Amino acid sequence: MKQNGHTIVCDSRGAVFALVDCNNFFVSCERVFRPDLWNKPVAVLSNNDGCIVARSNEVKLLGVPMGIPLFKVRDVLEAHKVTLFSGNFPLYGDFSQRVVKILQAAAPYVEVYSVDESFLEISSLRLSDYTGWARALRQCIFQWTGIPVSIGVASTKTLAKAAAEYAKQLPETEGAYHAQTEMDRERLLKWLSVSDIWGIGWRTAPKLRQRGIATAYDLAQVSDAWAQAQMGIRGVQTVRELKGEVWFRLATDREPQKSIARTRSFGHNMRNYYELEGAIATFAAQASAKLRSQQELTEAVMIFLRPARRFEQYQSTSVVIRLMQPSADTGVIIEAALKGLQAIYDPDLSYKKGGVILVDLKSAQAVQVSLFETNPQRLERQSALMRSVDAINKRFNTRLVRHASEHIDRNAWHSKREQRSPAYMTSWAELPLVRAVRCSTK
DNA sequence: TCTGGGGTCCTAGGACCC
DNA sequence: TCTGGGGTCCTAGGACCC
Repeated sequence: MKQNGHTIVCDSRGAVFALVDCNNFFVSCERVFRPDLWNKPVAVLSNNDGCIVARSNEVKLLGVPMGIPLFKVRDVLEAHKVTLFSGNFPLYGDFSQRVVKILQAAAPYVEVYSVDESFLEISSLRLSDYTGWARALRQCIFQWTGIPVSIGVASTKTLAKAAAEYAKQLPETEGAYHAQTEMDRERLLKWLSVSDIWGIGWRTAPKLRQRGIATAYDLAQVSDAWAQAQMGIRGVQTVRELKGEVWFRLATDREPQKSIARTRSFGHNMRNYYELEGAIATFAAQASAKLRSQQELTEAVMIFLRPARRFEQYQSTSVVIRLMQPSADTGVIIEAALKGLQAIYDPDLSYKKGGVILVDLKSAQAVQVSLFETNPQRLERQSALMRSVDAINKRFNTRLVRHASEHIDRNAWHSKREQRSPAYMTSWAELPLVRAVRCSTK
């Protein structure tokens, strides 16, 4: 069977997908160490304390939307005594790994889809009661990590996503829903509004509504041709998944990443070239370290700057600098990034945000040394130097060794993080020992 | 130099995800 | 909504080729 040149295999009738979704993930992580905040309103802020990235149910009920800038809802949050946390992302990463370990022990195939969601494929378990299995798994995850999850089970990934949402919203499901029969599937689709379908975003949803499509059930009725015209190839695939055909498979072995980005909103607007240079060099160095950690090289470095909103031209400008040959060397990448900075910097503007993106990544093993490189020893020395730098920085859990252009004084552009919780699990200095001792002597 | 059909590769921008 | 940050995929259009 063919569709727009993509060859599709349709032999997956027996597939059973489960989606495990951590509830209010960042909030739940914070609550593990603050049990006093159970049933209290809690929200977690983005890197710059700029906007809301996680809300407890209590905060959702206040009508505070996801992603809203903090200043717009500060009054509501204060009026209802909402506890705020600056995002403590290393902590959440640690919890995430613990949850994944449990899933890997429970299911034969696991795709880690994001920090708080995983898809499982469990048909080979040959279970008679998927709902019971999911409830037990849920119980286990909560006991071992303190994180509450919702689990949806169905015959496609898109339906499993919907089922997990259903389980999250309806208490009588006890956190797990299996869309088993044709009637279950229909109930699920009629319940799910079109904007909550996986793959339908804020742009497409209003368009569909205008054309009389309000629920996933409505969308499941449209023809391929109509879906193609309105939503493109991904839309066709989504519609077919809603009907129960498998189009999205489990991606178990992580494909290598195709780009690496390090970008930040600055603490204040920046006009000074020297300051910008420091920020861009730091981004470049961080991205390079990440690149090396996955044994990859980059062939091109993109940098971008976004002017403050008060300027007429406040859209980002960007430029891509190609390297002479693939590299993961911090010095080479910083040099390219600063060349890019020079090319787009405008002294009449001040900038709110900027970043470095390594595009066009290659596996380090697969890349051959350029024919024009006359001095392979020099390359080897450089790469040995990089290995030492990474080893030192890893050992001290910090970026102790840096390039001169990174400018040690980062205060100029550093993020605000005023409400950060302790690094409970990732820093010896902040382990909650005192609390533990107190508990044990009670 | 223009017309024309047909193809590839690259890039920028859009849409989506969490 | 644009005061987060980090990703992926698709598509239209331009450059270039025969």
